[in-house]
Amino acid sequence: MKGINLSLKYTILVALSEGPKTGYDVAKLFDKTIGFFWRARHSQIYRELAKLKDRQWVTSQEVEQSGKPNKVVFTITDEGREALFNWSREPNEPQELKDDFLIQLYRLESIDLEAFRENLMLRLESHRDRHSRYIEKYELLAGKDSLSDVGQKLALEVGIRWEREWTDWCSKALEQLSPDAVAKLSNVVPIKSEGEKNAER
Amino acid sequence: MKGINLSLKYTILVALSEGPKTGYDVAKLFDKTIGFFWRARHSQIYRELAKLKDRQWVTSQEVEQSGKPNKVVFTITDEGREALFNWSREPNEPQELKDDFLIQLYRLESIDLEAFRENLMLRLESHRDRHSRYIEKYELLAGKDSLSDVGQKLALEVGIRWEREWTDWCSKALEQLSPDAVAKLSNVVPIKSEGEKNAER
DNA sequence: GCGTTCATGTAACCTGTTACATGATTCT
DNA sequence: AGAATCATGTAACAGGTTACATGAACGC
Repeated sequence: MKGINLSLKYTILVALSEGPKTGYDVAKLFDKTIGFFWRARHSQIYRELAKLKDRQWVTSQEVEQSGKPNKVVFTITDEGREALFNWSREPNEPQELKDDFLIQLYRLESIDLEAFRENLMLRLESHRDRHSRYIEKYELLAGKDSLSDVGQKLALEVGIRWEREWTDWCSKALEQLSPDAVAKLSNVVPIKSEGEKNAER
Repeated sequence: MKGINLSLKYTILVALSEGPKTGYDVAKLFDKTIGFFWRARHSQIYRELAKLKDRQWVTSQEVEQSGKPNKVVFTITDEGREALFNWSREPNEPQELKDDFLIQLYRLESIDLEAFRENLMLRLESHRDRHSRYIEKYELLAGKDSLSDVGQKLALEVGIRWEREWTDWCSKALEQLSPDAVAKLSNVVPIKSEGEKNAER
């Protein structure tokens, strides 16, 4: 709790603020709506739920079931709600734009340009797919306008914009880094392995 | 090395592929160009450089200096270059859109809406600032067109698009979540702390 | 018979942050 | 006199991934 935000902790609390859930339910939620923005494995979720319980932000009750394994249902406490509320009052920092592409672009001379182009094509497809999945989700909320419906639509819009921009960008990058385009660039001495001294220009 | 990509390891190798550097130099690079996309503290960089040395992807030489502490210069090896090249051949997954806003939007009923609006205003300013910083950097590269110049411009463009979209989105969210707009939404019973039963509308 | 869904957990490991620790030189 | 820059590291902790481990019910 030293650092300000970043938190699976609060993400789980948000999920529980909707209603009591098992670790398994939370994991499923992460595979759906929330998971568009944040994924977590069940191993992490169970560990985190245990910590939330230590802090008394949630309570748990074991529920016996027939024909299925017993389950442990977690419920947010008043302290938990308060913690969640306080968290939302803190200023939040935008995320870093961490992407392997951006690092590779820093020195295209040192990487496999042909593979880079192939990866661009793969990513173009994947961003297109994600774009349509966001749009579909968005359309399911059409006409619904409770406060959290409006919120969820706004969240999905971030995803839609993000995927749209990546899609456009991938196309543009593919053009600019096509073999033809690259051949026309001004050449610079590539730093190769030792023993090669090539003075160019 | 089990998981496919994600890596400070390779980011440092990219930095060293440009030329030999000390840990301090790498840290400075992270505070400038590369740092637009990925930050790392010196503590992490030194630890990672030690690991790279263990793997023999880099070598180090201590350089004595007068008037300054001695420094340790790291140089990428042929194995290191090969590892970097192989990394660039692997398919890369897009990053998650992890942002506190997106989690809070999932259940606006459970958070402090007034604080949320204030945070939106802060973020609007910060995205505007970042946007202009990316543009400035971009303009510094005008006219330069070696392969990595083109690459760096493409990378900056991702940043420019990202910040532009966030800026637009924050303005839009501020409108949609203004007190007036929220008052017009269909009301849903907010889940409050126990003991409060408020039938509203 | 095989895969999926339900259901919960542990252990080892890697990544990333904060704080601690030191110390000389140069600029204001 | 005090701050910034150069320079390198360690330790503790938090966050996240992968793999291991178990086991019943249900549909194909």
